[in-house]
Parts: sequence; structure tokens; C-alpha cells
Amino acid sequence: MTNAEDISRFEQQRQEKLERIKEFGIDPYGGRYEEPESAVDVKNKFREDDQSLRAKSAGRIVLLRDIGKLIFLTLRDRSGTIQIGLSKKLLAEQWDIVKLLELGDIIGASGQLGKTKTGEITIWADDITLLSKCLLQPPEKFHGLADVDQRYRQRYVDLWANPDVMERFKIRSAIVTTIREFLTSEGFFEVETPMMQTVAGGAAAKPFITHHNTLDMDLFLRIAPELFLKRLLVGGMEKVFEINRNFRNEGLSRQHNPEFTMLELYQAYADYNVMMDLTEGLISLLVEKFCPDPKVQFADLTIDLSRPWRRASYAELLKEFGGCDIDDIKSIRKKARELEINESNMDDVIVTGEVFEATVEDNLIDPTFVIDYPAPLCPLTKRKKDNPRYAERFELFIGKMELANAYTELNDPAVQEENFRLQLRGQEESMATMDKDFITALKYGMPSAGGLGIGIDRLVMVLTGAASIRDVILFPLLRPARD
RNA sequence: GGGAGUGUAGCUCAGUCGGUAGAGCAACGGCCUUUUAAGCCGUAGGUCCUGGGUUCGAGUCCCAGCACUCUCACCA
Repeated sequence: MTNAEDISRFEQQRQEKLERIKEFGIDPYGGRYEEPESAVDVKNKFREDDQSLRAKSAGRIVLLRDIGKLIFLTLRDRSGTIQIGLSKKLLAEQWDIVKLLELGDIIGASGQLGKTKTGEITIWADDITLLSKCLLQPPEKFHGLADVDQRYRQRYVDLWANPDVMERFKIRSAIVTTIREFLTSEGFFEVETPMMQTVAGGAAAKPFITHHNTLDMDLFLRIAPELFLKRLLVGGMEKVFEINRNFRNEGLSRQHNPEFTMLELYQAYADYNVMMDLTEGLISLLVEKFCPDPKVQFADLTIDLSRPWRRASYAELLKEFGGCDIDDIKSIRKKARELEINESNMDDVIVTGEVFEATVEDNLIDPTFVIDYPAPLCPLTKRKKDNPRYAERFELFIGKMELANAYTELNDPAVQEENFRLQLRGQEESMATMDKDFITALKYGMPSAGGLGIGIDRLVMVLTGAASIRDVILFPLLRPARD
């Protein structure tokens, strides 16, 4: 790019136009342009009975129709598009410069607001300001940018070449804002906890490792904020939440990006039933606000997000879709062999988990709370009082994806320490270590609490019908492009 | 990491049986004061992802590599 030989013919042509613009004494990169109105506002203020109104817009030229002494531009800004009419009569003095405008340039235009013969609201410009010259050829106007790779690598082009992409990220932003407003109005307190941790806890996942030079120590990018947020429960923050990134050093897929955004919240004196109501209420609020129809299209699925959502126990679903009784380990192992799961070296509870994943999860299309997981799968969860083999935990599935995970938080330091020990057994080769300070915190006394985690990216996928997590993350991780 | 697919002009895509590379849009030149993916006439534009191989001859067939997509594995 920096090499003269590498500059394309198109870029050279545009560069030459830029030089000609400079010769007219015009700064091709503009500066402050005062108070442009949004395209939508301009269209809204148009009145058939008042042709004297003026309007002022700024944006990128996405379409250009040159009729000779008359040019129509379609300008795109944050709100939409507005047509600008440029006539030689009105712009006689600027006409040489007007003729140099091309697709992709960012301009400001002001003039009288009117309508064309065909009824398009148009700013008939009597003044044009070049605000930024576009030196590279924009994508094709009709099909937009379609190459998936390039769309992710050059999101800055994708966003204005494909309006539905912009729209999706606007909705994502509005979803996050709504979640914040909802939680804040419910009395939750927003915090930020460490992204760089000396012990990567709160989940079972491979962490990324980084290094602090001055302290000469390795640090982990967090895999979950859980253990820090619970420390805040100990500190007396009774309703607390964080919306932030987690990092997991694992494979990529349509549902997995190495960094992803998680909402985690904790509420003292609550339990997982309270979390279930909160989850259903919060997501339903978002559905109401952002989905025109509670029946949404997601990939090849139609999902009905209407309430109430099904609540079914782990054992019940295993029976329904796997055909196995959770207490009949022989039949579960038989089923595992049918599913070609190599069960011989697995613990009972692991085999059960595998069979559950293989038989149940693909059937969980409409929102389903899977409740009461086998306790050994839940080291941070309080067990059920009436049946300690199970833990007070649920996962919410929508569209075959795990969207949320919640439980009644374990607050007994002795049980927690024992669970950590069991979890670490046989994982000596992994990075996992005991978070002793967390045990210390629990010893000071943590109120019993409900805790909830919601994967924001996946939630946005469902609410906006995006089949891939890469479509809801502005800059998903890719290998670097070759030169 | 395994399997399948894709990679051709700036962009979106064709390219038959192996025989000198095609279209639309964009660009460049010309005409045009009410267009809507404006229109009409003309011009130019190619490392067919990269490197090998087979062949008289490869965009096309074979091998290897790279990137992306899907899928499986991994994944509380």
C-alpha cells in the first residue's frame, strides 16, 4: 500500500482528483462542519406547504447519478439516506469541484429542501463542502460487500456498504443499554473487576496467558468474573453486575469467539428461582422492545420466544429425549455406546453429561430452562436441600445454544474448598490452581445469593437472527491477512 | 487438529469436454437539468490465491501450501 507500485490504478485516479481539488485551494479532508441534521430529521421536517425550508446534511456518497448539468447524490449518514440535488445553476462557482465528487467521498451539503418530480425529498444544494476524500474504490453498489472474509476484516467498509450490518450493531448497542437501564432500575450496581488475573477461576476453560514485565509474573486473561463478583457480595454489594469480556483459549465456531461479552450478576439473599424469573423477565423485555414478532427466525429455526418458558429438570429431559433414567447408569452407558461415545474411562456423571448433550440439547429450540444439574458438574453451586445429589442450577437454552447459566451460590467455605480440590484432581497438567483468597473471602461470610450469567453475543444473535457470532461482534478474531 | 467446500477484473459473479479470459456494476472519454441500481455511445482494466507436476497446450486435471466458509473435535 505504501509502495507506489502497489497503488492501484483506481487509487491513482482518485489521488489525481485529490490533487486537483487541492489546486482549487480546498482541503480535501475538511474540518468542523457545524450542526448537520440527520437524514431522517431532514425528511421529517419536509412540508409540502412550505417550500422555503432549508436543510443541511453530511454523509458519505453511496450513489451518484450524473445527468450532465444536474447530479443526484444519495448521502448516507448515521440515520439513513437523503438525496442531494446538485444543479449547475445553483452551484456555478463550485461546479468544477462538484464534478470531481465520486462514490465514497464524505461531504456536507446545505440548501433548500424540496421534492423532485418523482416525489423524492431532496436538498437542492447551494453549498457543498468536501469533508473527506475517499481514495479507494467502494464496493459494488447493488450487491454491497459480500466476501465474508473481507467484511470481517474491513468492517469499516461493511458497515456503510451493507446497511443491515449497521442496523444489527445499533440494535446490539440498544440491547446492552436496555439491560443496563433495567438492572440499574432494579437496584443493581455496575462494577468492573480484573481482566488480568493471577488465578483464572470461575469456569473450566483454557485461559490466555500474558506477562507483566516489572512484576515479572504471568497473568491470565479472565475466563469469568465470578470469583471477584462474589468477593463483592462478601464486601456488602448486595446487587451487583458486570458486562464485560471473557477470554477463553479454545476453538472457534459459529457460537464461539475467543473473546466474548458476558453479563454476570449476583443478588444477595436470592436463589436460582429468583434468577430464573429475572432472566425470563429481562429477555422478554428485550424481545418486546427489539423483536417485531416473538416468533423469530434464527438460522434455519423458528423460535417462539413467548412466555411462559418451559422449565424442566435435567433428569426429566434426559428421559424425554435420551430415553434414559438418570438413576439407571447401565442404560445411560448403553445409550452412550449407541451414540459412539467412548464411555469406558468416564465417570458416571460425565457419561450422563455426554449423553445429555448428545440427545437433549439439539431439541431445545424454544426457550427452556434446564434445572437441577447433577451436583458434581457444579462446583460453585449450592446443593438442593432435599436431594444433595443435585445442585440448584439452571441453564437456559434457546435455539440449541446455551444462553444463560445460573445458580444458587455456594457460600460454605469448607464445601467450596473441597469442591476445588476435587475439580483440580487429575488436572495437574492444566493451568488450574486453587483460588485460596476466594476461600478466605467466603470464611468472612458471603450471603447466600443467586448468580446469573448471560452470553450477550448469543443473546444478540437470537434477537437479531444472526446465525454466526461473527455477525454480532464488530471485529471477530481472524488470522492476519497475508500481504 | 479431522472432513467437505470456496478462492477468476476494484466489487458481484459466469467460464461447457483441457485449446489465446467473460458479463454486470465501478473506472476512464463523450452526450444529457428531475434521476432512483439513471440512460445511451465508446475505451481501458487479469500473478485466474501461491508453488510444483501431468500435457504440444492448464482458470480447468494431479500434488503441496495459504486464507476463508461450513462441519466435527475441543469447549461448565
